[in-house]
Amino acid sequence: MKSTLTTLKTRFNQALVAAFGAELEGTDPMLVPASNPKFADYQSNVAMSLSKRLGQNPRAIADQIVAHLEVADLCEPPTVAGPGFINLFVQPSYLAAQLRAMQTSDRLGLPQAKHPQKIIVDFSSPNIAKEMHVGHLRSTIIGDSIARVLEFQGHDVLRLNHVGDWGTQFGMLITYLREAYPEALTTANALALGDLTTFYKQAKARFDEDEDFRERSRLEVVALQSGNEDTLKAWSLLCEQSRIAFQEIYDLLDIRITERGESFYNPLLPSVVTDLEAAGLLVEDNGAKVVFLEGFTNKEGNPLPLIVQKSDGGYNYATTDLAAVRYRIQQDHCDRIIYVTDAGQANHFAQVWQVARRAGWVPDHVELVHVPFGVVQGEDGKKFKTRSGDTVRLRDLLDEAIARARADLEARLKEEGRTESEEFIQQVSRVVGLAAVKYADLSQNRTSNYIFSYDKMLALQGNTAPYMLYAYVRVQGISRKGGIDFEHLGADSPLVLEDETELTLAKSLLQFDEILAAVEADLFPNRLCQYLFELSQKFNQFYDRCPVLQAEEPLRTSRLVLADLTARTLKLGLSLLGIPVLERM
RNA sequence: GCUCCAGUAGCUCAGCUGGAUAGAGCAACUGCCUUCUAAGCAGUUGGUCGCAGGUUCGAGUCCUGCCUGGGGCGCCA
Repeated sequence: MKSTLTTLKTRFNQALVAAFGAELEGTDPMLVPASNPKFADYQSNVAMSLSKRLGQNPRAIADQIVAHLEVADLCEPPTVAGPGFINLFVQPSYLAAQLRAMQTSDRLGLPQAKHPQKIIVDFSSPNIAKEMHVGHLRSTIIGDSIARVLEFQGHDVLRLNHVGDWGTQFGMLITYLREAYPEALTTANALALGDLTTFYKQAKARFDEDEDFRERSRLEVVALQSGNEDTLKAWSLLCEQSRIAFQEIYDLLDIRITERGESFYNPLLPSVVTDLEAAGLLVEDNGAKVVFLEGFTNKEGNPLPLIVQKSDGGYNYATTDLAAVRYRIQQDHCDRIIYVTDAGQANHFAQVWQVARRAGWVPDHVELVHVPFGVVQGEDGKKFKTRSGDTVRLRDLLDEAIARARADLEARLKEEGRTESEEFIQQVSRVVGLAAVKYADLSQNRTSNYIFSYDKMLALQGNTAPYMLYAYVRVQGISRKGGIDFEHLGADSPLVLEDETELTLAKSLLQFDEILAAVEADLFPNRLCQYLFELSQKFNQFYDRCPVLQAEEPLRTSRLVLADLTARTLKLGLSLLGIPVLERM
């Protein structure tokens, strides 16, 4: 199924060449959905932009384009308005044909990527021996959604969990493990750390209070780096415990991710340094091996170094990230590497990538993308914390959302005199609660900070997950009431688009492809949210104005098709946000 | 000191390569359930787009300076 926008762009290009000659070949027709539906469905702003180049006034240019524009099969006759806007309304018959194509397609007529890429989405990335907390929420949810969109578009996506499973803190943790759980290293499956946060805090407390403990910790770091078997075993026990805890969260959120932690790159670190040296980039500075950066200065105004090997011979996260970039390009053969991390790491990535580029590791076709996001704040605008000032555990946050969704649901059931099974209540609370958390996060432009509010995300009205889930439920309600089998709706029955709300809904349904293309390119899931919210609004307007089951044929079947397409679009769109739908709620 | 991001309605936020009277949601107020779940729909009220210049036929959007908030800045990740 061909996108309307794509078709129109082609026609505009032909008209531009026909009107002004071959030198306008390839000119962007500046075709966008109209700023106001009263004016048009689509508008082209190209006439204004060509004014200077062609030395004519924009209205005259617009008139000439329109004279050469062949769109009679899709649109009403184009009109020129204002300073030179070319306005297009699509025809109901065209809409009907497109909807039909959508109806009979198993992916709603949405195109796959013409050139599928190998793409890594690096997201979530918690630290071993620490619990996932609110700081991991956005990366996990946004990264998953981006991966889902790219997968749906047909790209080969590798979801990578770059967990923090290496570093000096393991000396402390392993030392504490030996001290507090000595049996863990000798007895199989003897370890059950339970609360990892507590374990970490206790280890830290011991480290801070005891000089002898600190010394043993330092020795453990050396033992770990030199591959001491016993120490590695302790390390892997800690990793395994953490994995179990992480997996519970990922299961709850329905997120798939492949672990490839920092330790994976350990064997590659020495060659990072030697390669940089061979490339002539490496400089020794105060005993450390560094690459001086271009465009980054320190407090004195001198070039800032990127340290790739510390003066004690150890490596740091810049080295690991360099090794990762190189590996992902050379071994994974990636075309696009997407890092979903907080905005605070923007400098770090800019620095690492600069060095990788200067080392010649990044071919021109490879795109390195940082997908930054703002911090999660409480309703007071400060960093989101528990009442006692602790970091909010992700598990607690999700449980709280589910509990609140349940309280809402139970209050409603009581109010409406409904009785539902415990299983139903659990299922709905869980889906609504988690959907609310995900949607609230995804629906904001990720670059700004995010004020976390249970009350707002779980609100039963407005731009929230429950609103959209409810729109979907309404369609399923129609199908239940009328005993409708959406799979076998009369494909021969004509689509009738007469009511304003039917037309508006139809147009909205056909714009899904444009939104997906935008998200694929710009990696802003909030645009998908915005679209789904508007689609839901348009459906609710349609639902309010147009009776479906009571309508006469062929209107009845036509409206059923519209309802079904809306539901399928919502289901697919929400699934790309990592949100499942409900049949009833 | 340098640097990155943000500043749009009372609150939370959209605003896509600059384009027509700046949009939602919440909150407030008014209507609409004998009809597919009213978790809905229709409507009213509400904005010097941080400030000041500049570029442009046209600026919330681009440039410069300033103010405010948040982050980052050599051996943590």
